[in-house]
Amino acid sequence: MKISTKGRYALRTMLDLSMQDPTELVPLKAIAARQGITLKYMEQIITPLSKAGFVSSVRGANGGYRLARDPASYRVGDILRVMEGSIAPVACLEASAAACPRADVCSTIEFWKGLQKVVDDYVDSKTLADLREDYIARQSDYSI
Amino acid sequence: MKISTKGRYALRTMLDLSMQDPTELVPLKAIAARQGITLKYMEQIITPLSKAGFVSSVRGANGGYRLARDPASYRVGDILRVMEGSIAPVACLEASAAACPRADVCSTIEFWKGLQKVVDDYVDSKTLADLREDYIARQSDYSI
DNA sequence: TCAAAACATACTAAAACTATAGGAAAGAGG
DNA sequence: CCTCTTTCCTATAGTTTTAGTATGTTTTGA
Repeated sequence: MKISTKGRYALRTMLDLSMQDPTELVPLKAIAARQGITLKYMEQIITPLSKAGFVSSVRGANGGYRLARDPASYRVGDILRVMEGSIAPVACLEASAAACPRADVCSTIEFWKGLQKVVDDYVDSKTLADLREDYIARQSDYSI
Repeated sequence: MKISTKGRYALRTMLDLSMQDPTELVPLKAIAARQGITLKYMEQIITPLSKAGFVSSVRGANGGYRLARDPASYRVGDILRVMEGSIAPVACLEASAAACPRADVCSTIEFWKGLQKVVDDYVDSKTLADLREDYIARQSDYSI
């Protein structure tokens, strides 16, 4: 019942980008340094985010990444789903899953559907802007 | 973000037991047959449940297992925690986890704490008796 | 004494996870 | 044109987890 490092790092990456000037390109090297993740691994994290259109990229010298949209328009759930493939708690609830032959007699399917719903509702209720505000508020508390 | 087969099978096992006469001993072989799981794997499922005191066992011929308490007294969350070790969505929130050195500067910890809470609240709000009733109601619907 | 059943421990094949490695392509600046 | 930076692409590899199998030992009722 764990979120993988890909999902966790991707969220930190997106949040890092949301802290930067949205008009400037941020090289991956800078994010990697701030987040304490190797550049090579960061490249693997950002690739699905880029392919999903969550960040836009510019190649070459002075290139980098920036958020494609306003932070408030990203649901955390969508970021996690891009990285994790699915956040369903059991395989039979995945969109791609073949219909389970035991579905009619399965004693637990309704319980798992309920779990999936509370997870989905939570991760889709939070946006990148929400996390950004929470974080900024928390950081300023520390500096008092 | 998946529950392992151990967790899923354990829940089905407990639910299976809750359908039986609570005064009778149920041999594992019978549960295995009903649930479509091999006896040898079932033994691995029931061991942690037995060690946790969730089922009581009697050895030897005519032996078997039965629930140790009333179905309403089992929270599904407790069953899952016994099997999964922890259902925290990220390792740093586990009770056994060492304090993360990045905790003060971690931008996402509050988000993960919130996710853990909605999951815990859900799995602890459901009891074996709840699932049993839901299942019985659903089965009778099918037979109409 | 036999058969059924719990209990114990070891093993293993496959998959997933967590990276690392080596380069190719694009573009800015000199 | 050359070099440096940066994105982009693909492969590989060590470790851990998962999901089971296998082989027994111990207990107990009949």
